Amino acid sequence: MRPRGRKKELKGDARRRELLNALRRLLADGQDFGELNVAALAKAADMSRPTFYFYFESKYEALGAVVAEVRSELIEGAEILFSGRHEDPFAELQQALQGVVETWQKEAGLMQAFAQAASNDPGLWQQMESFVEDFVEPTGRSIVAIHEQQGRTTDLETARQLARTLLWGNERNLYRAAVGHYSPEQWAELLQTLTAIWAGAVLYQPEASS
Amino acid sequence: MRPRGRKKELKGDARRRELLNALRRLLADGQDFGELNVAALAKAADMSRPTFYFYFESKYEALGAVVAEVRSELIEGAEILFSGRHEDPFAELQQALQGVVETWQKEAGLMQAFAQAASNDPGLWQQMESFVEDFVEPTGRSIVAIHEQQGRTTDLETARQLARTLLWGNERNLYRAAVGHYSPEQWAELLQTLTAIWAGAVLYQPEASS
DNA sequence: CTCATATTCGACACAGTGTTGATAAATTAC
DNA sequence: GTAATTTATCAACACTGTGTCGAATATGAG
Repeated sequence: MRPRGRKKELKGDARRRELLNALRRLLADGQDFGELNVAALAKAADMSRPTFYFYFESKYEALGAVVAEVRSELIEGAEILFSGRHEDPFAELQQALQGVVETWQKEAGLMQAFAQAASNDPGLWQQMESFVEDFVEPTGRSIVAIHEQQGRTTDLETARQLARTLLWGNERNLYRAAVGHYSPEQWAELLQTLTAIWAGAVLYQPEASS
Repeated sequence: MRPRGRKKELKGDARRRELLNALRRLLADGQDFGELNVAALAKAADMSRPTFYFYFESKYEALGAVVAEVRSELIEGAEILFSGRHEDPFAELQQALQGVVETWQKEAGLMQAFAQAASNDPGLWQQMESFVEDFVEPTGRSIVAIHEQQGRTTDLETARQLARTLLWGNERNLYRAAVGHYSPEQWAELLQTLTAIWAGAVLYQPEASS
């Protein structure tokens, strides 16, 4: 009665993909995730509504799957730029932030949907937390390293906390930019402001007390 | 056929209050706004569901009305502290941020609901934008004033943009704190980190270039 | 070809929204 | 005070969207 082995790729994997692609496409086209319902999503992938539920629990799970797909790609973008030898920390900071800003600019629909839906679905919120947390560790290390180069000593946990707070601050501002359909100039301006904030927090602090 | 004038206060104003109070109470008790439906809200105020619709368009409008009520109180808390003569800017900054953090701590349920619901309802999002914008102007002015005291010149629009970005960063971090049911120690830690970020952005910047 | 498993979808039950229209309660005019 | 008028209430309805069930169909291994 054991299930007999399966060799060839199931058709279902392809159908699942179609669903994810359809969702990505809809979001890229500016579809608001809150207004998107399962019927429309299923239709966009040429299937009936119940069939959607064969593949996913809910539209939130589907969105989570899309985000998981692009996750690595997004993280690499910023992480690499942060692992230099910190000869010119300001320039590196700006480069790293530019990477993040460009990602949001390019994937505005997806990122906006993710951030928006995360406040409605506990699973997605958790995913967002862990997504940000992926950046916290390397960023925290970089902060410690930069401070060492400046002759200061910073505790890694403190650096992590600073990184976390800055990263969530980024998130909200980038979300606003996406929602507000920023022009390229406005995106650039935001990048500049974020860079100033990060630089102030990471590079220009006086000696720690207490 | 013109409506004849009305002198005495309508009963309706009182009923409306009851609804707002009920909503505030529910949120203070930790009720999740997303899970709250109109039936439950109406019941909490001892009326039927259709009666709720006599007073409000939707639960979002009701939440907006609650927020509008506390708005002035919230803004004063931080604004006053920001209008000093900037003899000790760091201390003022910390005081102002402490005020904001305490507000969120005290009204965590309401603030969390507001931030969460704002991503679902365009009207509330607009209200949130304008809420933050109320802080942008005085904060921007303070930044300019502080910089003057430091012998630097900063353009007001640049200062506003910096203030806006920092404020939205606050918002997201405070929201996270509310969602995560931070302990008093964690709130204090967050306050410290936010203060470091604001200080770095406002007080410790090198001369502007560009 | 046969059969177990994978996939599809019509039809259903349910939860929540927002409106309507008939009624009751409060307020005002005289 | 009471008739006229406006304000407030809610049962009942129509509608939108969710999630499930079960019967029918497709697929691939042997």
